[in-house]
Amino acid sequence: MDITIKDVAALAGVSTATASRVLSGNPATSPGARARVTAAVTELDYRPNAQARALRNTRSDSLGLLVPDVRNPFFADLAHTVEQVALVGGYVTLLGNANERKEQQDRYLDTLISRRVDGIIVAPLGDGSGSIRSLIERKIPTVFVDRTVRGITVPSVTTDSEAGIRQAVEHLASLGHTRIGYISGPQATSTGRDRFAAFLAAVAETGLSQDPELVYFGDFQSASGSAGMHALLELREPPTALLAADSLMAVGAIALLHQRGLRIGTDLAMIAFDDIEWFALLNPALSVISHSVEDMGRIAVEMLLQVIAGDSPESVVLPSELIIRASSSSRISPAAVSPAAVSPSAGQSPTEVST
Amino acid sequence: MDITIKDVAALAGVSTATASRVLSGNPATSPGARARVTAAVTELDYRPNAQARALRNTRSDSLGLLVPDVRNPFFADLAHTVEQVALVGGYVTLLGNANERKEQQDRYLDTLISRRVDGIIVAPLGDGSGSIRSLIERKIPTVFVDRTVRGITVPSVTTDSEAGIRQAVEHLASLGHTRIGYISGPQATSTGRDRFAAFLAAVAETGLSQDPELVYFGDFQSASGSAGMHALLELREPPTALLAADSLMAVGAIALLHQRGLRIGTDLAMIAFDDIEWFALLNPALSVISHSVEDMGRIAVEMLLQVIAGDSPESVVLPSELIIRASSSSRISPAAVSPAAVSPSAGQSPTEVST
DNA sequence: CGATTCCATGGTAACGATTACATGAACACA
DNA sequence: TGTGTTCATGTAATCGTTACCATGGAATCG
Repeated sequence: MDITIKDVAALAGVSTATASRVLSGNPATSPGARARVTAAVTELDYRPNAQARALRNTRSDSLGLLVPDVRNPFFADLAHTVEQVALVGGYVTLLGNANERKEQQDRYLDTLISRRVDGIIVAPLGDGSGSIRSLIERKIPTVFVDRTVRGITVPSVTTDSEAGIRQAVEHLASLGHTRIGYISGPQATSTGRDRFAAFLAAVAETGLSQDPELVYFGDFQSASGSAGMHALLELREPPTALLAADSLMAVGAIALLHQRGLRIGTDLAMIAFDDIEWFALLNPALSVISHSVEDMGRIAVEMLLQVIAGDSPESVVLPSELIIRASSSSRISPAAVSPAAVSPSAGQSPTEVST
Repeated sequence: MDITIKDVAALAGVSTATASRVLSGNPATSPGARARVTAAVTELDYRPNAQARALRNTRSDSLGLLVPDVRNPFFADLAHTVEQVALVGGYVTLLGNANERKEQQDRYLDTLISRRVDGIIVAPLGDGSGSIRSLIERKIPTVFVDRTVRGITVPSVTTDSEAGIRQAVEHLASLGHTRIGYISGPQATSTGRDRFAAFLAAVAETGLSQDPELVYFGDFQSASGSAGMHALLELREPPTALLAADSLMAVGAIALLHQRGLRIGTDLAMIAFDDIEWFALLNPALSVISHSVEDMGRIAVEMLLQVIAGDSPESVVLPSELIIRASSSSRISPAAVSPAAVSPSAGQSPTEVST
């Protein structure tokens, strides 16, 4: 059925050893043999069996990438970058999707371990229990991206959320906002915790309201953004500005505002973490805290290759910065979020266009 | 270094054969052996080497999925669905990204063939040359999704673009539009061709302008949407409505309209192919031609499993339908797109918010 | 009680590729 | 001519797992 190196060797009239040598570029081969083997290879359209090769060698020339959610544009971009950089380095990328669920993360990690990938890049979720620990104990080259895990020290590439969040809070304060709502990521993830801590610190330093009711804990997915926005609007004193800890929750929040007939930028200032291409296309364009997903992906692969080579690279922390757009560019208007505007009587189709 | 079945067998005091039998659930094992082996497995945290297993068996329990662009939300969703459905069926998904480039598609196909995946789901690009042909000749179970390739007959799951596009054209015609611009996908892809053909047919039937200048040929990526929008606006008689053949080109077109200070729905009616969650969040919300990516992904996996099992499933064509939102809900206003509005004097920051 | 069946188990040969080692031819030099 | 060196090539072991076959002990039956 499958064409093996034996077939190639037979057709070329040499032994499998010689065929193998020609294929691997071993110099101990005669020009004649080289010619006949390469001819046989093209003639038969031979492709070496990667399984067998990986069994004999210890390497499989493949990397694993485990992301929490491929549908999150940030991780889709990350997957794209990682995959492209890895390809240049001669590695294939096996992409796994944890779906923000610990059990699926474990299942995929097991699979990746089973397939003996040469290294794994993972944006981990949960604590260090389960398969994450196996990974470390087996000394499988591992690099964390975007997130880290408490108590587990492996090289990582993360974002310094602190700077961007501070800029965002200060910016909102300078516009006159004193009550900033915050839709947080889950505290089971390092990004969720770090960004929340940065928010609390910035709010305290700037002297804004530290009302705990202004914080809603979501799960980084769209629906929780809607739920959070809903909860914040229901407060007796709703916030006049909103900070969302990731793009998907921002999308959810925006969807709810649309339903309610509230206008971003006018009724509620808004800033989201993660810069997504089309956030600039919203009307008004969305202010964001931006960090480079390309740098993150590229550095993660480079670091992993170093770990595979036996080095112990230092962890890298990338900067984040505020990009101000129309969604947070006008000064606060006192009547912006009035109880009236929040009433359920708001129409179904608020995006009516008039001339 | 690595823990093998020999270590497990030694610790359990049985032969590797017995250990293997216990692991594979072979009934010819004594309760005692079963107990000791499973104990040893957990004790050593043993994970079978998938390479060796795949070498011995013919199957690798993995599928390949090759998409043209992971950053395209449609294909990100597809990857997510395929991966989840495959996981339930006991398969891991190796995701490859052709980056809309034939050479990368070939490279990834070679890799997937080399790794002896049990089957491949591919949204192909280009003609049937290169590695696509190898795939067929080697009788590797293959299913096409979203796109097909001329002259190559493998089971496929595609969308009947025709119905949705006809609805869109008729809808625009009913609003009074006679000149509809069309930003087409590349004619090297089946979706590009089919949708274009459907557009031409619908326009002809409805008696609208068949001016060839109203058609711009893009490449399914964002930048070409901007270029196409630019070209169409520069016409002496610009269109009053626009149909974009995929979501990314729609994004590009919207970005250009923003730059120009033109308003969607008012200055130009717009409909895009592919329903993306946040298209509904644009202001005004974008009308779309929707087709189910979940159905497509699920059916593709189911079909591939049938092919692997030796069956020859019939190809499936999924329906598409128009979803009308604000971007195409108002009747045409004759002065909508005047040469003046297209002048380059339009400001930089059109999304200014005023109270 | 002897013969037959059953069943758990162990030994061993593959799967396809790589590589250390052995072999043998060709050539050079004394 | 004999010895040593170089170089291409073949032989065979090996990676970790599974499947076929043989074995031997227990159980069953006439």
